[in-house]
Amino acid sequence: MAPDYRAGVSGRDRVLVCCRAMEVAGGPVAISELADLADCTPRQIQRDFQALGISPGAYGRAVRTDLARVSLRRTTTIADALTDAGYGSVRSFYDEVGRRLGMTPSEYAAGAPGLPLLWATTPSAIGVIVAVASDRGLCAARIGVDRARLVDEIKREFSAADLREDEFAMVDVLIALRTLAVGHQAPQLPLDVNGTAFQARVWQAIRTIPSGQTRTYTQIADQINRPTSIRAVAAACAGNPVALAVPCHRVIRTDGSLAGYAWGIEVKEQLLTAEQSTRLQE
DNA sequence: ACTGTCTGTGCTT
DNA sequence: AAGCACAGACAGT
Repeated sequence: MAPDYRAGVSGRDRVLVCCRAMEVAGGPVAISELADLADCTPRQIQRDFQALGISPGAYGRAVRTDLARVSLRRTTTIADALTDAGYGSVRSFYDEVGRRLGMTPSEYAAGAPGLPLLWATTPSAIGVIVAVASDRGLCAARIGVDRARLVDEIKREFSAADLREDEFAMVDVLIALRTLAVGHQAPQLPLDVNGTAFQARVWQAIRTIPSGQTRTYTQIADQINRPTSIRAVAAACAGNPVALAVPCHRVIRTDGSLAGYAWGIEVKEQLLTAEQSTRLQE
């Protein structure tokens, strides 16, 4: 079933309007103002948020505390874990994880025994997004239609981990993902992903594709000095655990067709269209 | 099912 | 006391 993001003004749209307003304002915005912005009654705003398990005020406070935290320490422990270092860092992190845990990345990914992980969901322009993060960075980001189903998925995938829902701690991640979902640029999220060394190289190469641009599978293969591994590049895209954060939707076929997307070809198309129109407006 | 109105509670000033 | 956020109940479409 395709997401019905075009079917009139939904609660999801209103929530997005309100979230953006509070992100711009840097804190809570009066419900009456939010109601004006979303063109509905204050009670409706409250109900839309209620459906997500957070109140408008609580979201606004989360935005504010997060901004305060970011400004207090320019680089967070998560942020300097991987972001500023680029590919070498991703690879060395992958190597380090492999040594420290003494298990293969796939085993590590299949259950993440005992690892404390936070998760949260958010509505977005392309559907519900679920995000999972360790203290090092984003472990998973999935796009779907049914929130409960996404939550079940990540609970199965990280079955042995110590999972805890915490939208407050995740608010900066959620903001970044929602921003990416509407085709705008967002700060690079620190990642805590596990894959083979080859996958790590592909994912890092993909992260360098600017918003509003695309690359072909062949170009990515060339970029990582594996010009014949085009199919393996495509497979690595398909295995991308962190939608949007690793923008594999920007990788297409040489003939310009979109090929596939793990979370739906329509989502891929919508993302590329949104990013290109954002690009043109600048 | 979704929405608006009314209403009560609790918190802050 | 007054204003606000929040949410339950009820009715209209």
